[in-house]
Amino acid sequence: MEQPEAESAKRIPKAVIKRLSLYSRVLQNLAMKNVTKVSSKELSEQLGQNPAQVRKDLAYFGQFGIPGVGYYVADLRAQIKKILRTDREVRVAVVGVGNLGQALVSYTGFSREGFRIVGAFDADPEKVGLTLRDAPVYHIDELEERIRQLGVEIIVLALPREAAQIVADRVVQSGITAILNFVPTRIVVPSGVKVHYVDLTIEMESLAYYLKGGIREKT
Amino acid sequence: MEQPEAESAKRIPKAVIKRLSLYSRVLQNLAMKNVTKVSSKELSEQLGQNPAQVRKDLAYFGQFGIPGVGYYVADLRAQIKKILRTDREVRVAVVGVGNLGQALVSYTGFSREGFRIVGAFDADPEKVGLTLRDAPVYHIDELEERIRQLGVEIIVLALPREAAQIVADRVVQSGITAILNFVPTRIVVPSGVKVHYVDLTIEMESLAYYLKGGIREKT
DNA sequence: TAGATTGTTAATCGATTAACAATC
DNA sequence: TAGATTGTTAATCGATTAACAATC
Repeated sequence: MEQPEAESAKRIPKAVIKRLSLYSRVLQNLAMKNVTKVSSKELSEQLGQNPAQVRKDLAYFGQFGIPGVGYYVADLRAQIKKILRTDREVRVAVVGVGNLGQALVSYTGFSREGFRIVGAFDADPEKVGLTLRDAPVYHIDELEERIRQLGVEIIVLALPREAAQIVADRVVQSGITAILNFVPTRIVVPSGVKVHYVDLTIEMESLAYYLKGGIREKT
Repeated sequence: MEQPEAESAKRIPKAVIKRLSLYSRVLQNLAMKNVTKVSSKELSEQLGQNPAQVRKDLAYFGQFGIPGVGYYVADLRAQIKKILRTDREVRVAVVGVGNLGQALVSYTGFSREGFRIVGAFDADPEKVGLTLRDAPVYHIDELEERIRQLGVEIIVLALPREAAQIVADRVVQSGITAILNFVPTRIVVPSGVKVHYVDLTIEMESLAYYLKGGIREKT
């Protein structure tokens, strides 16, 4: 069941990639405050992490710092963006224009980081033809065609559970290799295709577990 | 910076709790198919995991299976729900009624698992007074008061970055011990308060990294 | 009983942290 | 130069997997 990493991803743990993205955000904040240099210690403090981890994470990709000095904020951020391949516009489409899908199309956090939602898809004729924040809603029948035409690279799934696997198959057929899945079901994809799961129910339910203490005190 | 676990949470890894929630979902699906018994092997296959892990996860909390037989689906699910404290209605409120906040208030996945969104908060007078899927939108000034009145246990944050820490402080002051944070910033809370981060931008950005292979082939 | 599967201990694997020589 | 901080190797820690006696 293990999904072997794409050849290019090789031996780098997923957690490292996520932290890289986190570093990038912190560096952006520092840049806005006109901070030009930062040490791994300072960077790690902002994130509640270990300075060695910051250095080790970066070491996977090269040498970006200067011993005795630290890292140049703007430079390091540019390098990380390049590694993450977000030093350019990345084209995204959302499948499923329910509450969640609509919110994702309109989510400003994505555009702020250089992602561009170029379209959305739905089966509901009432929704087809709408424009959500610059993104036209196409009929799901046009999925393959539009993905190619619009140069979509990442697909966001926000549709009913029953449709998830069928749509995933079609999307993969169209050449998509990266899927952000908000549907609370496992989807099966060929190796080489990367799926990130965002499972809202599980996040919520696992929080409930930690209520224990608090609640018990009340009773 | 480490947030020490609440005493009751003790030594159980967060990953175990999340998997428990996953098991619960699979068991629900099995129950709907009228399956009454399941082995750790079958359960693990549904999730692409190791059967030993399923047994070990459950062993943190007791003995739920019968050697030579497996687990009774309905019984195990009930037990897990009890452990997770979702064998009852859990009251939730959302702070921030933008696109994302609205979508979260309306998200059917939450109610399906027994979470009840009892209210929402916003600073925008245009939004105050609305009712989103049974949930009234209150003014943010009423936050403390309403949390107590409505018996809110979990707070979902979906507001602008600048307001996140201030609202988190107020929410904690009101006795909340569990926060689901969609705002892309770290928030600082006293130990004993649990925060789960759902960082959409990081999920998206880390996906972009894996485009490498796919894209490179095209060029 | 024989076969199957649990609960649990031991072995393995991987990720995080500490330590330090290299170097600005 | 002396002080600081990197990049990297070694040590530690924790989580996953394998193995197997206990038991239905």
